[in-house]
Amino acid sequence: MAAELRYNRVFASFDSVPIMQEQYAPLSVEAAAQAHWESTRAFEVTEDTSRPKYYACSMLPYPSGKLHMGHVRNYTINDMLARHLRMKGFNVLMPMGWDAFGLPAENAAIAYKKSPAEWTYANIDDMKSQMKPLGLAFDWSREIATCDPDYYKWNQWFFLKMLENGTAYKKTQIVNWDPVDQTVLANEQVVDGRGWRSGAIVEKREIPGYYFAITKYADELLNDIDTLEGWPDMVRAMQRNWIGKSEGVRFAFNHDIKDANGNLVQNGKLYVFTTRADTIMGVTFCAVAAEHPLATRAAELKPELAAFIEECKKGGTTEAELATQEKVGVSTGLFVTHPLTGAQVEVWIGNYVLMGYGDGAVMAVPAHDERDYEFAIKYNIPIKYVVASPNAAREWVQLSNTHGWDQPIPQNLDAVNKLFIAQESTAAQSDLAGFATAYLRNAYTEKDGICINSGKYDGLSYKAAVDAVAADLSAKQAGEKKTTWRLRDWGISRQRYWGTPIPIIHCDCCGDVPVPYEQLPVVLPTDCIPDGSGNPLKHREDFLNVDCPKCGAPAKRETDTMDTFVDSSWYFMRYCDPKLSDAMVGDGTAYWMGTAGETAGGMDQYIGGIEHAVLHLLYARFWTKAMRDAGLINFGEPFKNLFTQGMLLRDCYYREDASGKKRWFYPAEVQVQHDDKGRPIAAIAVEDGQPVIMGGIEKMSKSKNNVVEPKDIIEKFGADTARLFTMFAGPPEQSAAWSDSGVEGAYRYLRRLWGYGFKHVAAIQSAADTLQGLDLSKDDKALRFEVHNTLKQINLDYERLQYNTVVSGVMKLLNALEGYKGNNAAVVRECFGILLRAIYPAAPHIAHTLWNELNYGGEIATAAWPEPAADALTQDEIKLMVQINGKLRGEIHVAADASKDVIEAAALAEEQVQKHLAGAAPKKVIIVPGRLVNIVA
RNA sequence: GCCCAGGUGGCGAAAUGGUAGACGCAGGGGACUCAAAAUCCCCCGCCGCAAGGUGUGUCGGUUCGAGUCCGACCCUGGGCACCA
Repeated sequence: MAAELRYNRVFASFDSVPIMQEQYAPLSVEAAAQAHWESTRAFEVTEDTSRPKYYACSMLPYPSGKLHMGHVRNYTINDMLARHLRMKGFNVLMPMGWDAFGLPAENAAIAYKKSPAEWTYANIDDMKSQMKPLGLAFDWSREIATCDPDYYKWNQWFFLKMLENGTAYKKTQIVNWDPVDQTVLANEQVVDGRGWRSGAIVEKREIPGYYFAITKYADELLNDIDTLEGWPDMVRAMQRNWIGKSEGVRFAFNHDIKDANGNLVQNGKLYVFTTRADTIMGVTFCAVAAEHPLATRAAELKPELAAFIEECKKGGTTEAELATQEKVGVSTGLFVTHPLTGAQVEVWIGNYVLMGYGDGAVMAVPAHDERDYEFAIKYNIPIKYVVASPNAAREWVQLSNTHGWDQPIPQNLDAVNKLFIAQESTAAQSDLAGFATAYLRNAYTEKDGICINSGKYDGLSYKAAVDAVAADLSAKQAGEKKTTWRLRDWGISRQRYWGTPIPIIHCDCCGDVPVPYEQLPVVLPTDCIPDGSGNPLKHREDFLNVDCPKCGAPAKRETDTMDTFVDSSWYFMRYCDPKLSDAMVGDGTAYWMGTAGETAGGMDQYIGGIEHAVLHLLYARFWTKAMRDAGLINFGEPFKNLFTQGMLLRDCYYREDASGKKRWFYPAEVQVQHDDKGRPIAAIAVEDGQPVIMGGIEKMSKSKNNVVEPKDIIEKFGADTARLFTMFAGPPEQSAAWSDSGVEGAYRYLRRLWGYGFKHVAAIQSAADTLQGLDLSKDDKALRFEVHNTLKQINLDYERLQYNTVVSGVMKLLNALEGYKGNNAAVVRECFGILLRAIYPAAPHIAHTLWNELNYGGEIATAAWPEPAADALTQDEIKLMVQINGKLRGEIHVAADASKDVIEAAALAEEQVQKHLAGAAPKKVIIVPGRLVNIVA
């Protein structure tokens, strides 16, 4: 609030301050520029088919009320992109909105006794007022808040559409239930098995809920990842892993194991899933999860197993401890029948088999699976090699020919031993031992081998063997090919108040009845104040009670609300049609995201954090495909290009007391001591001079007292400095460290820029706008070459979103201008004009103001983007580096159009070259045009 | 364990197979000032008095030439994970 007040004061008085004064006054400069943009509605855009469109959007923030320095960095990336492309002639949409539903508002309600609606809207106002002084070129006329009924109406509408076509459905789900607070908990609200608020032990409850059948789209979601060439490889890989397609064979081992009642356990079939059906002849045991019915039965028969089973269940299901956890197991003493060989196969209980995946049982082939191998070695279970690597096969043929072994490759070390004893020559024995060491002492898990020791499958490759085995199992009705997915359907019911109401009415006669479309939206009452005792909608009679749309009898509304990931799955389309009242999306979405013209459809550039690499981005992709299939849009992927920006970090310092509790110091409370090389070696607290621990560079967080408030930076240095620093701090896709002196450096640069403009105001204002007919001096040409050459690099860096080097580039431009020895005002005018436009996307306020004050004419916001001029880049004389054998030895200056012979002669005549060659004749001379000469001696 | 990034001065970093360290920060020296701040100028990878040598995680390779390409390895960060 204080920032806003101060801001308004400056804003109100800006026109009484002379703008072009000697001192750079960022606050008045920025307030005036922002007022100008606001009054001219400079950033509001419409669908304009006369220009190419570009849709650039940042992931919408949660309105916590606190604007972060990280936000500043993220949105500045977006802003630089948008402002640059506007000047390049694009019609650019850059919107902003609020991810306004969700749990934090309910927690705040409990803490402050305020309704989530009041809290949320106040936060939105607050955050927006903190964002405005940054001068981001958002089209605020398209702002949306997901808690607005005009928005979530369409969540409900599309939910009903999906219900109609079967993409949404209802089933029971298992949830975390807090018996004290009588409420459902999200996973992150469960701490060590207890409710975060009540501390009560959390129970698992089965309750009904709605699901989206994202798995119907699993194949398409997976395959289309290949088309997302504008996405980081890492994100694409994470999505592939998450979807987790696994093609294999599911089949059964028959058995006659009966339960306590004398019924066959699972009808006498132990089902397993395998991606390596080609190794089925190498099965030497089966392993089942501790929770598997066969394990349960075994424990009844052999009570001593129960302890082990309990031990397995206790072990964590995730986390690093499992990585080091040893594979352990016990034999059940039970046997099942191999479906192809008829052999009896022993069943073990293994801690590495998960009940939650597949059938909770695996066929174990130690020779070709790492985990099975480790397990078999530990428990002395037989190992049988049934796949030979190409190397093994080749080598075996070779050795067999040499030593006359008329045998297939041994299936294990026992077989090798037998053959070893039969050998007469020590050479043969040694070769045999070598072969065993190379190929039979590890699991061979590659799929590039051929089957051996496998009867009729011998000689088949992976794919052929899998097909053959699947066919045989199928013929015996024992199994078939199957594809399994890690991806599960998306459960969207939340037993929460602050979300989109699920538009369903429960009638005693008619069951679950969808709310008729014409009754949408089902409006969420905004005056509830959750108290932690469950969903307050359950007590809102005016919300609950409704007549059944089918039979008219009294009925009850569904009180569950939708997952907030629903809100964020399509908001970016709503920005395109923000005011549309009779449809979810329309012409705006078709224009900004559609497949008009040559493009494939989707937003042109999406910008956000890597933390959303999987869920949000996958849900949005799914939702887009569902909307396409409902005929609402004509594209199947929402985001053509994805940019994941890095976090902003800062040093942190702490001290630990005796109980291990950390006290975090603000960086301002700490003095860092450096060694004579400038390396930080220790830190002390200012208050007592005693040492504190340097906690390294961490994500800015309130708990670590290392947060920087944008408001403070803006008040002290202005938004342009904040923007410039966050861009300069490092590559935008990587995390960057906050540096107080770095910020001052950025501020220093802007002051110099301003000072240069002030010093040359008269000259530039009155200088000619063209260099035509002017006789340029050597200094003029040198400056122009430097400026246009740097501009070339800057333009490339803009294209690849490498904004940190864009800032380096504009710094170089000012260095060049300040070093200019000539006195040609027209050249200065040209070069400074390039600088202003090049820096405008990063520091728009100062660039806008100087552009106006120096009479460049028109709006810098819509000025043409500068391109390097060919005449400025042509030089009379060029410098070439001279190398001998790749080592730098000297340099020569030659005419720009010098022939190869001239260059070679000049290079060989160079003093240092003469010295190093010492009269020897060069073997070869390589000339890289415009770069260097390399003499091979 | 698997996947993906990354490893370059005191620090943040730059380098489109072609002058490694641009640009900035910190540091040192100087100018201006009564002084300070601000500003400006100069120096600044390492070893060496110098000539010169050496240097982009390690080892090899390709190339006239490698921070950049290839192979193996080490380390750091992130993600996924007993996924059969």
